[in-house]
Amino acid sequence: MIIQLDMSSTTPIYVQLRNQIVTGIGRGELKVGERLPTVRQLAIDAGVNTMTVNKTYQILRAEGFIEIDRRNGAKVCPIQDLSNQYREKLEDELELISAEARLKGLEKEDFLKLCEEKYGQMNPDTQLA
Amino acid sequence: MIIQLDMSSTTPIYVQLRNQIVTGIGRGELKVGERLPTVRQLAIDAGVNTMTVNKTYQILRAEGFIEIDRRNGAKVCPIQDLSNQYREKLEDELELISAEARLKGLEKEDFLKLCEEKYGQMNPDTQLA
Amino acid sequence: MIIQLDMSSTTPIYVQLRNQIVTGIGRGELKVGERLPTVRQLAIDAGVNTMTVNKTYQILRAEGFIEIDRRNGAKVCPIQDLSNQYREKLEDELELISAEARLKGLEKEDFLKLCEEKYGQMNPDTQLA
Amino acid sequence: MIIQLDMSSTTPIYVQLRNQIVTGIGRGELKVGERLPTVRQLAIDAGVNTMTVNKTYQILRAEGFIEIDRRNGAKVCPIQDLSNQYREKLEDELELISAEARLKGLEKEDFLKLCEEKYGQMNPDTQLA
DNA sequence: GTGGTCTAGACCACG
DNA sequence: GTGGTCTAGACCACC
Repeated sequence: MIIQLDMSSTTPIYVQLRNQIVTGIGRGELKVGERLPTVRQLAIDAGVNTMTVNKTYQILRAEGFIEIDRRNGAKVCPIQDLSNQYREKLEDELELISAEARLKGLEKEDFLKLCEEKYGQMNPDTQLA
Repeated sequence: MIIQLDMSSTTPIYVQLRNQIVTGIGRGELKVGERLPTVRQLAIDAGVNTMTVNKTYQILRAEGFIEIDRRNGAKVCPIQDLSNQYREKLEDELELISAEARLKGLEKEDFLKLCEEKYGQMNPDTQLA
Repeated sequence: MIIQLDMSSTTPIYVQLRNQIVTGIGRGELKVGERLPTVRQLAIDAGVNTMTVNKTYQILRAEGFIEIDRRNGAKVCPIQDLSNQYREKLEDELELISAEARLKGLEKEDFLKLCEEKYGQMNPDTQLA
Repeated sequence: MIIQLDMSSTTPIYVQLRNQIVTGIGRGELKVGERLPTVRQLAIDAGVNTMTVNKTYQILRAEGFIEIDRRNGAKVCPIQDLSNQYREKLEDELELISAEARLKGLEKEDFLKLCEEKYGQMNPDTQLA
């Protein structure tokens, strides 16, 4: 998995890291049960502070995407059950994105085609919990 | 249009404001050509500083969602042409959202149904440029 | 002479008006000695307040581009002698424009070609004082 | 780099700041990759509010003249590619300036000499992107 | 009356 | 320590 950070972005580095790891898992570049690099290693590879990576891992853990074991480091979790909290967040995001797409002139069928295309890039074989 | 702000969120108020106005326009609660509240009025209604509202309006203007006329205040713009820059942003967002949905156990069919439902809530009669 | 105003521009209307009239005189669309429309007429044509047009005319008069006679209205002045004040303003503007052009990757010869082209569009027969 | 502000000018301070920094970069007083003063420091030096400087930096960033890195503050960007938007802005400015120059009695030859002189003061060794 | 600008000072997020 | 955000209140430019 290659990490690409934009240091001059307004998006905080730990969020960029978190997003790329989530996308990587979704795509299947990181498989369920696979170990993530250690905080220190990823910090070196990505050229950032260990505190930043640590913050990213803590967030991923809180979100249920990874498990952290003091002895074995971090590893990818299986697919979780849909939580109400997540569902609400997703709906809010989709509503905003839909509004923007509509106002930017993207027709419904083109929008849905894009949604399907993007979801289709995800790994269908990701292991269940 | 009712504005609902979360003062304890890490999302800046001016972004929350921006998002709610975009959603409002998308839904058709604010029609094309309709005037937005004055900076001062919205500041009072939302309980925030005028500069915060001003920043929101400037962003909406830069994004092409509203026009600001020195004489009459701000009003909603017609639908714009799809820009490459926006398209890229949309694709990035959908990729991340898809990954999250996949990992949270949302099946493709359900995801697409939700996308369609959300886009369907947008106003289909929004005037074109 | 056709006046094109952008009401949603950040440039004040009276400045837009002033700039377009100066450009019009430069190009020869308005000849030396020719009468400008009355304040009232231009206000109607351009769809703006008479105060705005009045302000524009006062500025043009102060800059020496037009003369205002209470009985005959405003008319275009002949070419003026170079003032130090104007010279300084021009140099400042050109310095800034040159810096921007340089940093935007415009080569010296292309920049000068553009300068020549633009000056070349001006009317060479404009009457002297 | 010395900043010279005219507090009684109608040109907003943040624009004056922006213009002087652009000119400074063009002249080579600020080199590509060099760090700009921190927002706070420049605010103190120039005797203005930090928000004013912040606004200036945000504009310079949006225009592509500088990059802002959360870790290291702001630094000068390499030369960018010519955009159509900038090209149009430049042409408009040059047309107006040419008209003024013509009407103020500046002959073509003298005008072009001045353009060349000003562009010539820019740093020819500015690094490319 | 409208938006645009600015200040002084505060607090927070980030790394 | 850096930039980002926000406030409360003021003044100005514009129309």
